[in-house]
Amino acid sequence: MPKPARILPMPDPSSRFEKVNKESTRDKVYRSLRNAILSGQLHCGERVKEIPLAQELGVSRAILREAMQQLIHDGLLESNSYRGARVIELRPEQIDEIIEARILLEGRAVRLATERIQNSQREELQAFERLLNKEKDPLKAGQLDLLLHQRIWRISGQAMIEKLLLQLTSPLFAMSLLMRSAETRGHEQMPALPRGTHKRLVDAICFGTPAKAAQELEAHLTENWTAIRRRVAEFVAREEAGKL
Amino acid sequence: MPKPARILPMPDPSSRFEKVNKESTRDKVYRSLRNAILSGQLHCGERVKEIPLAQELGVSRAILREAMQQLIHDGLLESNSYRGARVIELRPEQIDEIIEARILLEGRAVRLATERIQNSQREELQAFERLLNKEKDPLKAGQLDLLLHQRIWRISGQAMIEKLLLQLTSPLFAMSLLMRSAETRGHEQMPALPRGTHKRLVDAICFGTPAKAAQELEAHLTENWTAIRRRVAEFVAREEAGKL
DNA sequence: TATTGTAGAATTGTCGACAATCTGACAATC
DNA sequence: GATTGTCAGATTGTCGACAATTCTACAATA
Repeated sequence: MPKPARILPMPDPSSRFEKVNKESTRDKVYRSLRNAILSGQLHCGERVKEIPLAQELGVSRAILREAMQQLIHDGLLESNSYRGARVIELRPEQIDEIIEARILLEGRAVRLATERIQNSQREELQAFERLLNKEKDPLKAGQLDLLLHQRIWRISGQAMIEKLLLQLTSPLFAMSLLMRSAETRGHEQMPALPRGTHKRLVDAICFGTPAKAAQELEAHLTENWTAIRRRVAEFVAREEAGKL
Repeated sequence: MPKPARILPMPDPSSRFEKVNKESTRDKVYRSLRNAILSGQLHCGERVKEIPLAQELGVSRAILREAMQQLIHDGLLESNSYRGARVIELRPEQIDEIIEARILLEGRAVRLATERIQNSQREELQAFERLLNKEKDPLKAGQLDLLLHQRIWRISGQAMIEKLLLQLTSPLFAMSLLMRSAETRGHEQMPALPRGTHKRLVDAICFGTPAKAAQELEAHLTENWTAIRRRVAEFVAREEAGKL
């Protein structure tokens, strides 16, 4: 593997020691900014100015720029020369595109995971699912959901698909959280994420067939994202109306 | 769309004017390095030192580092802190992983392309295919092949899938070219790329059904890459033997 | 009044220098 | 002789300053 870098550090059973990778300042800044976007603290369309941000983070602009470069590549920021960077604004059609690609890739991943899963991983997935089911805070639930999916990708053993999925979900996750934060800023209530599909997906991976698992995944993703997609569409429409 | 950036500039019929994006030094450096890797001038596993390279390119290290950051994200370079960056070395299993993901994504792309293709695009694809068929130089043929595929992705209208495929093919393309350049450095002849499948793929997209096109794509990719995969395996085995 | 030209401020692009870390060779120790 | 400590040389990580470009507001012009 060409260094499964920047993929979440999960225990690697093939070595008796954990890796001792000191995290560079750039990577810390990268994670910090990524979290800020994914938790809605840097909101949708917001301009990102280098000097104030570098000061706030306590690093030089050079480092910040390198981190921003990665975020641009992730698709979380967009920039024009001499005109600054902004947090992306997703349009509803893009959500469809992303979900479609995600169903393709993650469908393959869950099929493989169902074939390759070990007993210890079965227990881990189920424990995760129980944890997620008990979580009331929708923000934390969203983060747990992402982590659960990442475990599944890792179990599939396909590093390349894992990498692509990780990239694919960044903007999606941002969008879902932005919607939630928009809601708390004075719009009506966000419908709660449907939770039941998680258990069915995990059960299918642990004890079902690959085909069954892929089917559950598609149902799970479709159900989860239909609501958010509609919400985004309404949100965008309202914004447009406000401007005119 | 959040700026289809860094994707090859193709004409955009929705505007009467071409975009007037001045290319930043960073992007020039990025393209230059990318070409150097993809054409085998920076070869497999080679260490990339910042100071000499920056001098050779005539830019400062800060700029070079930002460009390298993107290449690391592309998966063409890998770096460890304070230990420098190297051009990636692919292992045969990775080629399988990449091809598998590519068949998933590009399969969807050609289905969509078959449904959405316009007459002018049909002519363009066929012209491209004829050009590719006449090209004798395997290096140029490889580049034309990549360009042809990129046109197809663009026709599919799925920006996200296009972006993922572009990323996916970088290391693949590098690998195929590295194999070719290794051959010219004293190994036996590389078997020529099979060409016939291109015409069948293009014809299927232009005049066939989505299912037929997807089937042709899978055949095309499998046929093209089986040879290269085997060659990589032999190459790696020889390297290992040489070290022991 | 609507359009165009023109400073100045604000912001990003670029650079060279210094600090932190790694590498490899050689000496010290057992 | 093999292992461990230590020191230079090389390379990367980080920073602050300067140059280039864009933006904003206001004046000039018709």
